[in-house]
Parts: sequence; C-alpha cells; structure tokens
Amino acid sequence: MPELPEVEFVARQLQTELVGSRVVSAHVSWARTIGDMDTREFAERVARQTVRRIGRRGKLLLIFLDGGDVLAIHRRMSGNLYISPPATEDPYTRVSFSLDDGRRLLYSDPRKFGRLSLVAETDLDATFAGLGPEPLAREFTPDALAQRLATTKRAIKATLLDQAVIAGLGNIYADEALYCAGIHPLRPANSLTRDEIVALHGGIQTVLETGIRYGGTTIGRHRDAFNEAGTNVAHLNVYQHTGQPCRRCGTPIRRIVVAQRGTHYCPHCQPDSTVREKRPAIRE
DNA sequence: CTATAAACCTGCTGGC
DNA sequence: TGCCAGCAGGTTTATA
Repeated sequence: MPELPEVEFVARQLQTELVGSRVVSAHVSWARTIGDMDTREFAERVARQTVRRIGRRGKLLLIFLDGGDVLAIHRRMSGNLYISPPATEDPYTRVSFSLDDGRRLLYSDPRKFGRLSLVAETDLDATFAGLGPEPLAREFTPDALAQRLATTKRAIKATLLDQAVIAGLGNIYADEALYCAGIHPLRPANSLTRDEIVALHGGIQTVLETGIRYGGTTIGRHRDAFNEAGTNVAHLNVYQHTGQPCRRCGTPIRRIVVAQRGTHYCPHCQPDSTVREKRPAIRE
C-alpha cells in the first residue's frame, strides 16, 4: 500500500526523470480514475503541458505543469505510477501519458481505487484541506504531535491513521512506529506520557525515513517509478509478522483489529497498562 | 465527538 | 485439483 515513503520515493525518481518532459497526449481507459472530470477535457487540458517539478503532500503525488495545472495523484490501495517503454503492455493501465521523448507514463491500478485529479495550482489549498502536518517537516515537533493527541481519546493506532492528525501514515508505518516507540496500539491517544510522545515522534520519523531509503515496502503491488519493487519489507518488525518471534524479545507477534484494520504488535515490547484485552491473559 | 459499517474494486488465499 | 467465500485496506459517506 502506498504510504508516505512509497510516494516520496517515486516523487524523487520522477523529479529526476520527468522534469522538462512535455506531455503529448493522455488516454483515460477507466473514467472513474479521474473522478468527475470529463475524459476529453482531462486529455485536452493536460496535453502540451511540460512538467515543471514534482512534489508530495501526505500520500498525494503532485506533478506541477507549466500551464498552471497540477496533477494530484492518490494511489490508494493498488495504484502505481511508472515510466514504461513504448511497447510494453500493462493490463491494469487506467491512464497513460505519452511524452515528447517517446516514453510513456502509466497509471496502473488493478483495484481502480486510485484517483488522478487535475487542479489549478491556485486551487491546491482545497486539495490539501483536511491534511495534518508533514511528519518529516521541521515544524513537526514532539510538541506539535502532543497537541494533536491531547484532544482525542481514540486508540492511538486509529489516531495515527487519521490524515487530519498526521499526513502520510498508513497501516504499515503506523504499526511500525508504535512498535518502535513501545506503545500498545489500543492506548487512548490522550493517555500517552510526554516520554511516550517523544518516542513516538522519533519512531514515526525513523520508520518513514527507513522506508524511503529502501524504496518503500513491497508486500502486494507497490512498484517505483521504474516498475521495480522496494526492499523495505526486510526492515519491518511487526507488520504481517503474526506469530513470528519479536526481533527484540522473541515473544510471538500478535494481530488484533483496530478501527477495522489489521494491527500487529509485540505484547511484551508494547505492554498494555490501561487497556483491557478482549481475551484476558491465561494464568497458569 | 466517537464508533461502526458499507461502498468503491479485484487479486489472492484458504478451506473444503 | 478446483471452486468460491472472504480477506486485504485508503478514503468517503452514511448511520447509530
């Protein structure tokens, strides 16, 4: 699943590859991918614009065009954006862009959840409405995190997934950050101590930076801008490690469901002082 | 405010 | 071996 590191890695690759390239034409083969915009209007508007720079906000990949438009891409569950040689076929292509140098930029998405929206750069604020701070920005301090956690009693795992609280965390990195900080996923957000918040802040930044360094986590379908898998899966400690021994203490990793999401944690390293488990520990 | 569920989709897995 | 129900999860919307 593309979360912040997967989007950031692709953004950096495309910044090198795509800036200065001009879009010759666009073809939409699954209309809902571009939302409510008319297919023909989308194609006509994007054609002949040149890529000026690439950006990212949360899980949104931003392609700034010199005609004043921004292509904002959210890959959701299974979307990939990559540069493809002219001949190759991808059965899951939903939108394709032909570039002036003969290359093609493909948006491929088996489950069709992802969205490409073409917005005027002057309207970007509306696109970003409801997004919390960037977790790797300087302004994202432990104090900033503390402020946002203090106002809710929701489970910390659910709170970390809320894009209005922090932009860019998804199911994988939320679990990893909580493990890194030694915090149980069901702890109420407003119950964290100052020390725990500092640890969580550090954990969030650590797991995201590691994810970027290794090209993102490829478990299902994530691919980078060259259609290559990332290798961060080797650096995960709990996500989809159910039953496997914790790398720190050997206790089997447990899986529970929090806010309708599979949630993985180490019962020993992420102890639970305030939350009562649904299945109480068996005493011998 | 908070929680829960359904909808959007299809590939993949596990059970029989 | 083959079939199929159900799971996977980011986001929005609806409902309690």
